[in-house]
Amino acid sequence: MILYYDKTLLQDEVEMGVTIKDIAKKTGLSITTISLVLNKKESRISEKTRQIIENAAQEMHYSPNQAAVSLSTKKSNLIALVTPRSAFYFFADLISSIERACRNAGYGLSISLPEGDKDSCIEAIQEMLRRGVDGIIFDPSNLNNDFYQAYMDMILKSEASIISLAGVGAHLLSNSVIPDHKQGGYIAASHLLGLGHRKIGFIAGPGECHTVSDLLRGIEEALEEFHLDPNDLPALFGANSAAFGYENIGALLKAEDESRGLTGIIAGSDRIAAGVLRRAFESGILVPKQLSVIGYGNSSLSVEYQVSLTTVSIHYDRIARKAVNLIKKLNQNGPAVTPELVAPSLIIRGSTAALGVDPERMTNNSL
Amino acid sequence: MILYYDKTLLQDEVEMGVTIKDIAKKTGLSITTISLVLNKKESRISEKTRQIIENAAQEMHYSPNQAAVSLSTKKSNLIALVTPRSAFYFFADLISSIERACRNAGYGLSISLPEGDKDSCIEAIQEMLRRGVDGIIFDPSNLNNDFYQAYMDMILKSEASIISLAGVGAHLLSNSVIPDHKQGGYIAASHLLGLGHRKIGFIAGPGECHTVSDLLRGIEEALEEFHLDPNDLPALFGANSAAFGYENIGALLKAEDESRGLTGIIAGSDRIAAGVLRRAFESGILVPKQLSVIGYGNSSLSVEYQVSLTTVSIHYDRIARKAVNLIKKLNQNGPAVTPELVAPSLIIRGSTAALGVDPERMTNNSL
DNA sequence: GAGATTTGATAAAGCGTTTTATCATTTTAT
DNA sequence: ATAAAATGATAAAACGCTTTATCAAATCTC
Repeated sequence: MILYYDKTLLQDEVEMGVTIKDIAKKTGLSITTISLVLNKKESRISEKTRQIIENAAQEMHYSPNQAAVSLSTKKSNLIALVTPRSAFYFFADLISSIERACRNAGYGLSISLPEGDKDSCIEAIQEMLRRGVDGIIFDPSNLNNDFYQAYMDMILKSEASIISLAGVGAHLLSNSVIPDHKQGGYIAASHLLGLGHRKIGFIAGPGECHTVSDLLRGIEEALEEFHLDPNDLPALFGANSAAFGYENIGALLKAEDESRGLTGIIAGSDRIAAGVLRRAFESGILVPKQLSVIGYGNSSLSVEYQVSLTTVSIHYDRIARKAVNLIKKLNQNGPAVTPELVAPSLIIRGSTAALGVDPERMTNNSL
Repeated sequence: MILYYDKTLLQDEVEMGVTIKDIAKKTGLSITTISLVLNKKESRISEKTRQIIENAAQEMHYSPNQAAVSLSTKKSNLIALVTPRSAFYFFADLISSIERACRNAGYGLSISLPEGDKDSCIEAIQEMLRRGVDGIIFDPSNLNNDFYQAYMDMILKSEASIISLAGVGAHLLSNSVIPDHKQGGYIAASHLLGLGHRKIGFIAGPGECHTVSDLLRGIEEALEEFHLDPNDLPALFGANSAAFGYENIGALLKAEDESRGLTGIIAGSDRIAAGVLRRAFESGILVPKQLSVIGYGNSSLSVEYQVSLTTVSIHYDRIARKAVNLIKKLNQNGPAVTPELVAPSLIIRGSTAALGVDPERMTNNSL
């Protein structure tokens, strides 16, 4: 049995659009007074009228018309997140974090997922400005570096609070909250090196993305600390997807076959790591027994693969909080805040292990 | 070397808040005319002035203040998506689809991820109404059925275009676009049955969720068609997560040990399926050789697990398009549109196979 | 060529707030 | 008792746009 409800049945119950004016009429007071009370402005209003108004508002289910408020105050109480669609799945966690941060700070959240090209992103940001959002959180993470100029032009020309979740290229933007990817690379590599691995490979998204290049720099730094030659690092750049990892990790492993085999893989994202795990599984390579794999991002999916993934957390929750706070501050104090770097941290799970567990491999390695 | 940009450097280049009035001043025309032209209203405006205005607007980089437009027109050109946070990862695909549908239809998208309880959801919807969105797409999918009453009350009292992505419980809401989960269950079960499987298990999220109960009804229907007793279906209800699948699939398999083993598992979501795959992997059970697993949802992650997942697509893209269109229509023609059911379809990948591939298992089965 | 019609453009009101300046009315200080 | 200060509430302008009603001039109609 299906019950079919029709809105029109209750049409007369609809109570719509109660305005400040209606309250004024009902209470016999002026709209000024109503507004003052409802916004808790420090004004000399007697306790009695205050009560009257609050009660009336309650009863009448008043809720302010945001458009009017926005028009008047030039604040929308809305924050926009714009991030290329291609990054979306990777950043589902980011979005959830940002939504939560906005919610806690009293902001609404509007999102835009432009295609990954420069123009679409710029257009998306402008559309948000048009909508009058109070601030924009823009994540150019997986845009390549040539995006830089256009972005800078736009962001600098606008007086809006646009904050960036990346230092584009080698540049630190003034208003930004930046995950320290170099540090992330360093952490990942150090972890593997600390476990005794000496032959490590790197597989990641487009090499022109600063996220990837920062990661690489961090890895290289760690290698140097262990007196290894960064130039020997087998690295493969392509796309940020499980498919890319799946299809290409073989090449990486094979290319090294002639010397000694790789025992550790650093993936540029958890998704890529997922592909690597899958290929390893199909090829009969045991993780972490024969191969240690470390992901990047600590996406909530990283515990869902066949081996729970050791990875590096970017701390999206912190980033989100900081980003939202930054916007709040910018809108109060005016422009230009120094960029903030957020340090990532290592999350050890089941896809990495000390070198030497597997007897066969042991003989091949020096340590 | 780090370049550090400071907004204030270019502060004077900032061109802000060009209004219709500014254009009027510059062109010597009235704001009425400007508005008429810029909105392409059918009005008797000479081609000459039309050109003048359009050029001026272009030059001055005019873009309308949305708050003012909203206030005046009572349309915000914004659609809201509200879906419980708990459903978020599961529905990342939905969100992406809806964003695209909104974008294509000229709407912006605002999202709200309330906690999963009744009150938070209601509050979230009301907050969106307050914001004056043109329509709300609400996904109560994984809310349990007692949510029904409160939701109905609210939705019916409001004159807004709220559309629902689920028929709540056994009820079909008037304004809704509903994935046909019963059909989905039927498809999944039929697939396995068609492959020769006769001992099938079902593992899903909370049994009180209508998504789950619909799914179950579909499965039962398929079983009946194959002259199997639906009451024999081993089923396990819990949470919609990989962890739940991982931790509990063992019990499901073991419980059946004494008769003949299960050869097919229907998971209530791709995430649960992921957990099942992982446990199978760890237990040395080969998928699909020894066990066929079918997921639900066709999330974009379903190709990222160690075995690419056979699953049922809910066609979020279609649902999103229909939902957005519905809102558009509602805002033109007024209330009450009959609910639309969207049929899911089977996506065959690598986690299911015909029964009988594995010789050991074959002996255990009758077909 | 007078009245009717069409064409082109505008004035003004309205949307629902916020906010500043103003105005009474009390209260306090002297 | 009177000037000064504090208290309580308001009128009115502003925010930037849409839209209706109106007006003047040009074009038609017979």
